[in-house]
Amino acid sequence: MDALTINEAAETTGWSPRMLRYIERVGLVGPKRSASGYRLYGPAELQRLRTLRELLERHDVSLSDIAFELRMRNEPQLRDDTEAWLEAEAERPVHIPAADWLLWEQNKHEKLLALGTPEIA
Amino acid sequence: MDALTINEAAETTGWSPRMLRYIERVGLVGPKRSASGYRLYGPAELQRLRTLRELLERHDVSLSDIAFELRMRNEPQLRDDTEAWLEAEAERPVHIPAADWLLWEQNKHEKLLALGTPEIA
DNA sequence: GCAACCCTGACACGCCTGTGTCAAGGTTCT
DNA sequence: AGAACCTTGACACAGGCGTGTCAGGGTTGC
Repeated sequence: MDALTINEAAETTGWSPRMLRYIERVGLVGPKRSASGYRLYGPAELQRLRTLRELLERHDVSLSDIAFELRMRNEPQLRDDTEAWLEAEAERPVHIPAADWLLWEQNKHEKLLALGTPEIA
Repeated sequence: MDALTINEAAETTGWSPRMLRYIERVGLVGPKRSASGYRLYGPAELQRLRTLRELLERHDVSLSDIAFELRMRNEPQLRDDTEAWLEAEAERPVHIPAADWLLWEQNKHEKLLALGTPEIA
């Protein structure tokens, strides 16, 4: 039987047991429970916990950022409203922090290509 | 000429001047500047500020949530990594807070429909 | 039945977000 | 020139996030 208890899971994922409980609470990775209520982390959960860790570290993102992204998937109304707002922004981009200029440019080109370049100018 | 200074803009948008500066700092709505550095809010910015306000109120969302969403648009690598992570989640959804179940279900059906009928029109 | 584990709940603490307010100094308009 | 604006920078403070730790109480395995 391949399910680890919280301390074991903490060991192999690099998170503290405390954080595993927290991550569950914010809705990101929720393990099954044993009959008596013990958390049981299967291989899938362990993998997700490891990749989550990488995601956060690589991009300097917070758990609540990812939690929000999850909300965006579960609440269509929120997603639509948010995307509508951002869409309007896209037309005339606002002050972008210096370090992100390059990324922004990349992204713009990507978008243009994807759209079939309707505005080659 | 239809550009308002910060206090006037605050008046018509419902934000405080302080918050208009803050919103600019987090990269959400940045007005043009006069030669001497005064912020000048045009009709477009005013509209964006009002809709932003509505967006936050309607969905109990924070400025940093929206700021993150903006990052997702400007940093393809971040977007891809995040979406990959969420995608894996989608297969076996995790504990969803009670109140959101209905929305989740809606969303699922929406997706299925969208996938089955690639542009009815 | 006892050690070693698990659970939830709480206190604590530093950092970030959101917001007000004030100071020191430039700009605009009359 | 003086009132009424604007600018940036700082102090302040509540509330939330991320995290540790500890207490009181169940579960498991030998």
